Amino acid sequence: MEHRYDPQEIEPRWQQVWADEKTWEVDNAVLQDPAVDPVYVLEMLPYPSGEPHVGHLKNYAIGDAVAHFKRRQGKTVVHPLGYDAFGLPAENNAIKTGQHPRDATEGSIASFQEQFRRWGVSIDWSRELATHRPEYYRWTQWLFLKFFAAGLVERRSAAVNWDPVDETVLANEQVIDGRGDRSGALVEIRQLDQWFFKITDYAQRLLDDLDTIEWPSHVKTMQRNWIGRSAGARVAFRCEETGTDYEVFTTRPDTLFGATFFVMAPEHPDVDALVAGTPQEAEVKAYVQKALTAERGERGAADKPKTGVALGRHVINPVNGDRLPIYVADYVLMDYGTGAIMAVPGHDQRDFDFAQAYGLPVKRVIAGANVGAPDDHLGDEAAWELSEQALPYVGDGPVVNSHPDFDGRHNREALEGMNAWLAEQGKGEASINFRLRDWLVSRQRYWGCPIPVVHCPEHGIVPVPEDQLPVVLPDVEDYKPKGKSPLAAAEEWVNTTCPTCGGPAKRETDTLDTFVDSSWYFLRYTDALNAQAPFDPAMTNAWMPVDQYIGGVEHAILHLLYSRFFCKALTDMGVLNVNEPFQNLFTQGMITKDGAKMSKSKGNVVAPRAIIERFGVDTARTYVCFLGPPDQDADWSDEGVEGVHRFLSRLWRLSAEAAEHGSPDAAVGRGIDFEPEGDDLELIRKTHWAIDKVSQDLDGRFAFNTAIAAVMELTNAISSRRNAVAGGDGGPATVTGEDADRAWAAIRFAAATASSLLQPFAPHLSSDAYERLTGVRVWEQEWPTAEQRFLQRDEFELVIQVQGKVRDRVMAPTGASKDELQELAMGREKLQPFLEGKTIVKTIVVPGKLVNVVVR
RNA sequence: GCCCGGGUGGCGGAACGGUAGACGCGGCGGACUCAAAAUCCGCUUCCCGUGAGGGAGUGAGGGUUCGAUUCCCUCCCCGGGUACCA
Repeated sequence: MEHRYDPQEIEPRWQQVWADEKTWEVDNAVLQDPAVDPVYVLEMLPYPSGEPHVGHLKNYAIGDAVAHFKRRQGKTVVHPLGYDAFGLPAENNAIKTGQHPRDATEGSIASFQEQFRRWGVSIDWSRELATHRPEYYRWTQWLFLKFFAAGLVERRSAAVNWDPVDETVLANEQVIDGRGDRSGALVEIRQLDQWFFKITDYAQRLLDDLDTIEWPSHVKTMQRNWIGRSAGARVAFRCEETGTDYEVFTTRPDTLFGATFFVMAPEHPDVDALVAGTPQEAEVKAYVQKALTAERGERGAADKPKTGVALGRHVINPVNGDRLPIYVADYVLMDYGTGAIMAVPGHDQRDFDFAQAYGLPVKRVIAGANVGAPDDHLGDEAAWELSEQALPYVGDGPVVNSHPDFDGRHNREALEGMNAWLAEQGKGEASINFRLRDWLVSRQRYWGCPIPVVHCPEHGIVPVPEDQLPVVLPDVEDYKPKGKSPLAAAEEWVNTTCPTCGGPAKRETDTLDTFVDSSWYFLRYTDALNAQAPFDPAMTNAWMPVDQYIGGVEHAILHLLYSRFFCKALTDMGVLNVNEPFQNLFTQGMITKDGAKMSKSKGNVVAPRAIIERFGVDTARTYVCFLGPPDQDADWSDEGVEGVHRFLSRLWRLSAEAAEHGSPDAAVGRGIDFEPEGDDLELIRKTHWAIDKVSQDLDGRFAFNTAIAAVMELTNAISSRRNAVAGGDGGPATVTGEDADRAWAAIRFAAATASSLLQPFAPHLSSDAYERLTGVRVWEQEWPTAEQRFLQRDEFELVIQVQGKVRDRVMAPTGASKDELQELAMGREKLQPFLEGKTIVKTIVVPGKLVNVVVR
């Protein structure tokens, strides 16, 4: 009989079964059973735009493989999906075409849904959400109010990143190389009133708790660098002329005695006052003006020549009384430390560059490296050789020209004593500084979650009462931003009453950064239909943390950091009990085409829809998992897809044919009822080997490519046995009669197992082939277990080496002792030419592996 | 500059410190066919050799080891993150 693998028939048929029976839905009542410990598998919230691309395909192929594998191990798996639906692309489209962002977004969601269903991903659709719908964003607003009440929201004037093309403010995180991450425009600095979440309050905990989660180490490193904790000291320098103290932060208090000037950032609030009425005033103001309006990208470059202007004022170095001139210079940043620094040109490259440009003195306070002195001589003065290394010298060495308490000691050691000494003298104190900034969440855009506050002339900022939520995003005529949110034009909506006094008031017209929407969606899934609360602590306790989170490394910093912050803050407020949201993180690699990132402009986009129409989704899913290690980037190859499709076709055909040589029986999936011999035994062994290999590869290793390769090997073995019994290789069948019956039984078991092992990747093919062979549903079967007795062999190939080079191989009994193996090896004729005239120095024997003879 | 990854056949990639190149692609040869497609079988790291076989080989150079793709040091190249962060 003719067997043809027809995914276009098979796949929709099984998808219909899963949809009809709601196979992947999990009821909250089940999850509240204390005996159930749900496994929460989650892919990062997709932004719906057009159609899903191959990156999504890979994301869900990986996630679904994990979900299926866990289910087959008897776990209750929860696997929801939703849409990150607010955001700029839909709004930019609206500006261009006039189409309401809601319509465009809903259209994209419909297209995503259609594709995701066609992909056969095992999603619990009953929990689907979209962040732009009022039933979702009312809770985003509710959470905003909680943060507000907890003092974690602040509105303040800030120098912000202004994107002149999108006409909106950007978070630091959205500025890449001085350019807006979406528009690509050079970002300008402007002073505006903005809303912030005080994520910096959590800097230390966000850093510390990285140690409690299982994430790729490079992602943790990126977060650590972003948080940027520096230990140092704060030291106050008093202005000689005005008597004002100016604190600086330094990580190098050991170089305090080497300060020769003092620098303030152009944004420093006291700069104007310090020069008011002085001859320097005009020049300083001109410089500051220029620095503040300079585009961020220009200012940020480290290799840019240093510029600045002297204020004509001075500070006194508290540790030695030195009188230091104050400069304003744009290489000092206002938003790190205190916005003012002590400059130590002898031991800091930047200060040195500035000193050179302006003819300022350079003072050595650290001698050169301790040439000839080993590290364990730290503090042993006699060991120092005070080499005079060229300045600036940023390395370590003995302290010189400073203070009798420190001179001669190693600077790293002096550093420790310095903080205590400063505190003792009342001149400074130890201090920790973070690079992390507060999270700027307001956007002057339309398509986002309205910020639920009202501005009252009497009462200032008044939060909208909970029972008036959601503050519904109104429709507007014109989406184009004009320096303020398009919402400002919705007069009927903007003009409201103050919740406190009932008097006329105006609504806040900024909307929230979409990262706020996606910082808590994983909590909403636990109770997606709850109309009384964003989530139920009983459910978040049952689900959280996410056991396996899967997404692109591009979210390594922002989304993951914000979500962690949200959980910690909400836990502190008592509305949640989740310290870390994502226990295990897997970051998938990108799929490229012809070695380059896929993009419309390059014309190298691979559309999942086209692949699926041609080969079916099982091929597409299996292929993206087979391409290479899933955490690495991989290049798409059309020939490679065909190869995987050939493999799936082959397995399906073999299964269909084998099914006809017996009747469907669940027992077929479990083994055979006779003691196999010869080639049958080899096939059974290969089957158990594959079970063992695939199980190990899937168990937390994400070694999907080698798991699939193992099933390919098994399929090749099945095919070869099938040819022997059916004569498919051109010749006649070589196995007949009862031998053939046994061979077919072995083949049926092997084929059922191959299908079963492939189920996490190709669930439709697997379900179909497995049912033909066994009459039962593969997804309801336990994951197979390898039998030890088929994994062990009584013989192995002994490798015989001389000087570590392979010279011979021979079969040897598995249990042979070292002596027996050595004797066997030494007796081999092939070895003799390599031993002749040599003395055997020693022999290494690794039982079960090899013998290595070392000669001289 | 600093911090991470990564360099293995023609290509994607496999290899608890123990047979380098599993599996797939591509290529070559064969079977089936009037023919082609599909399918099936075999070969396929490079060099020397008709052959048996020998030699070289995991970015480069050192080291540790009986034995290194794997561990250590120095360097080169590619990718990512970050960058006047005091």
